[in-house]
Amino acid sequence: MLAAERRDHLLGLLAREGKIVAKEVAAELGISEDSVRRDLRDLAAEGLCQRVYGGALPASPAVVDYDARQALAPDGKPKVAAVAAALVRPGGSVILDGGTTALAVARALPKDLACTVITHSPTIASALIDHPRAELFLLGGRVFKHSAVTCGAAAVEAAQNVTADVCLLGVTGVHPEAGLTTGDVDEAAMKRALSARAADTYILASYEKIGTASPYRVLPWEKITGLITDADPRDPVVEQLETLGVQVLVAR
Amino acid sequence: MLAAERRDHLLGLLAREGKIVAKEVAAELGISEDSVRRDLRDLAAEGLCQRVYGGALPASPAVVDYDARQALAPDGKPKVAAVAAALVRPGGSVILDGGTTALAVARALPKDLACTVITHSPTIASALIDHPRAELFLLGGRVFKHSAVTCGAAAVEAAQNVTADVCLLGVTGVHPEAGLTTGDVDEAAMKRALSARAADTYILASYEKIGTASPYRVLPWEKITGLITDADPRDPVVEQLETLGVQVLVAR
DNA sequence: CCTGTTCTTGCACGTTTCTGCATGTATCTT
DNA sequence: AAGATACATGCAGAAACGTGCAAGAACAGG
Repeated sequence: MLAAERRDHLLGLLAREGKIVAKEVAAELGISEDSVRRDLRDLAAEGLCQRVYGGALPASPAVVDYDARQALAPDGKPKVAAVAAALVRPGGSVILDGGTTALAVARALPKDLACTVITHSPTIASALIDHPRAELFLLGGRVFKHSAVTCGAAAVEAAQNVTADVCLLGVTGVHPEAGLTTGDVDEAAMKRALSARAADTYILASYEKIGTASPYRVLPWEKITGLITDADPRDPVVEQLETLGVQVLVAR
Repeated sequence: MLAAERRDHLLGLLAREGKIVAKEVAAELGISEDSVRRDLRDLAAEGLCQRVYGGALPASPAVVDYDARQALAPDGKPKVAAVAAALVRPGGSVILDGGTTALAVARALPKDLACTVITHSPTIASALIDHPRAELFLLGGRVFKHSAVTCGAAAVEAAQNVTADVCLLGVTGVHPEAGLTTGDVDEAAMKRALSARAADTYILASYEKIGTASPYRVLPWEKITGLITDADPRDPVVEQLETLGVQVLVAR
């Protein structure tokens, strides 16, 4: 393995999983921990990661990615995204919603994963252009500027022609009584249409969404397979959801 | 083994496997490591690969494509784009093709212009998200990665449902005899479908496209309204096009 | 066909870089 | 506070590197 290749591997790992544990990587690649530590030190010197005891974390969003700064949960989203990305099997298909969390999922997909990604977000489509083995299908329609996705009748109609193994939906509110909610009525309808085209539907909800509600209902609890979140599993809202029969995947 | 042949082999290897280990290639081809290293050094000097200790890695595609394309038309595209953008009237509608020139047109549209933009490029859709008064319609379909646009049957079908005042098409070749050409057969069909949905069709062609031809015919001259280029108006190819009845808009 | 030139290639040599280990220090956990 | 773990540093062997050089091939001109 080339030294530079190893370095790329580390950066990829950092982007996909949001963290690096020196010991694990050393064992995985069959090299000494010293080399890993040296690489991390160099990467940190270039501002490409943040060195911490035991490994490394992504460099502060302000430095590395301006867009990521707008994220409400600076390190929750990559974790949620990593868990969600793991639900996409090689050769499988996924319907990917729009939004920053879904974008994180797109970035967390391994570069060489062979899969089919169906999305109504031009942003996500752009982000996946450089995944050579990913088949990409974009659902057309009127672009709803607030969240940069296609919505409306044409988009819903386009969604009727696709099918996938799993649907990953972002929402703005996750509340035991209000259910899964979002801020726009057309967007809610679009999410319902997407969910209906997949065998399983998982909700992506970083911790700050838990316990909040937005105006428009997306789906009732029965229609979803699970919830992926980085909230504390002992959070009262999360426990309440589990009593409702919602499968909760906790990202750590 | 010829030197040029060896060079091609290296580039192929780089594309297929994502890396080159000098020692391995030398053993495989039965030549000295020195020769491999020399080749890699030359390739790196041309920006075709990134030299690293032990071998080489692909030059980042973003760097290669972006630089290569920018190198082709250092400042012609913005000029062409400005002329093209002026064809979009307030309240009017435009079908915008994909590609770097069309992207330049999107960027050249005034921020507060009220118009309808129909496109099959997620990149262009993303670029227009921040135009508050522009209605944006995205044509869905299978994403053709090479040029980052939707193509194929679904995309052509989606195009049947829209109409616009003007269609702005990019091509890779503009030749008096070969006509307007591009490098992919599906892309050519998509461009035809787009052109058919607009009252007027203009071709965007920075000067380096003039006089060249690609494998697939897009449209015959009769179907287009005009050609927008930054080539010299006294260029023999341009003059020949004018005798064919093509309206040439020269960007200065 | 011969000859001089240019280019390529492999080898030798000294230099640089990488890597794992050993050592002593810092930091975390219990 | 003590043990465990992670860390930085120095060191030595190994590997990769660049450069100069000479042998050989390809080529142009006479």
